[in-house]
Amino acid sequence: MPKKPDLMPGTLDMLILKTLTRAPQHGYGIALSIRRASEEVLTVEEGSLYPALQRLLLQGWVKAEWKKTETNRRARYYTLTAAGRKQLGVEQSQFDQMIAAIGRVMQDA
Amino acid sequence: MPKKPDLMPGTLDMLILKTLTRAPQHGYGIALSIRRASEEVLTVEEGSLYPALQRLLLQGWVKAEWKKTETNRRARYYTLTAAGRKQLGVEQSQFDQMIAAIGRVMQDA
DNA sequence: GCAGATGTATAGACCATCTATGGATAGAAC
DNA sequence: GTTCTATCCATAGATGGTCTATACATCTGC
Repeated sequence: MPKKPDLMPGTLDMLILKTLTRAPQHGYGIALSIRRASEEVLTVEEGSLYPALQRLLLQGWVKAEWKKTETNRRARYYTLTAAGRKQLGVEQSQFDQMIAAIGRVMQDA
Repeated sequence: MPKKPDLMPGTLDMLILKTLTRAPQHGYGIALSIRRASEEVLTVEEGSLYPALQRLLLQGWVKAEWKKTETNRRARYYTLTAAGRKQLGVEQSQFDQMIAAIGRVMQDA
């Protein structure tokens, strides 16, 4: 029985930033988006998500704003900043490089 | 200046097991193999490598044996066990699944 | 004999993730 | 109108893998 893989360490920030390129979202919505986009493979727990959002706020890569949901509930909406967009590029290229390197190790007979 | 990516957390065990499929090796040699195979992108620090090898030993995925090097130095050679080979398959498929899932999140506009 | 590469190993710090909570509101069900 | 479920935010503590730093030993070349 294959253990549930939940998340790949070190990629959460990138996934959040990417998700926010589409539209500003609140935390819960971000978690849902990632889960759906990954076809239920990646599950972001709250205990991972909110600390991550705090980090991103501190770094200035996202900004937050309290608003009302369509269903009239209060929620904190996160928006990608210019710096965040730049950071996403950095993380994505590092990630790609890393994956390529791992692929090289894993492939050759 | 892109920060050095060193390693992707959670993949070290898989990389070690894969390296040992080619031939039994000692710790230092494993580190060199991974570095070379990845074209200097992945660097395995000793402080990561030896704890990882201890884990693999405990799990029974590798076994160790003291031998002499070609250059006549004492070294501890690690060999993949049958269980280790099986484990490698598991980790590799989980990894592939994870990467595919991340790719799905990262691609769509 | 000294430097540098080879080789093993551990202790402590660091940091991201997970588990486990706690609380609040809206809407639906009954 | 009370209960249940889904939505929504957030933190504390544990866990675990990786990194930094260090220690030690041998062999080769100069």
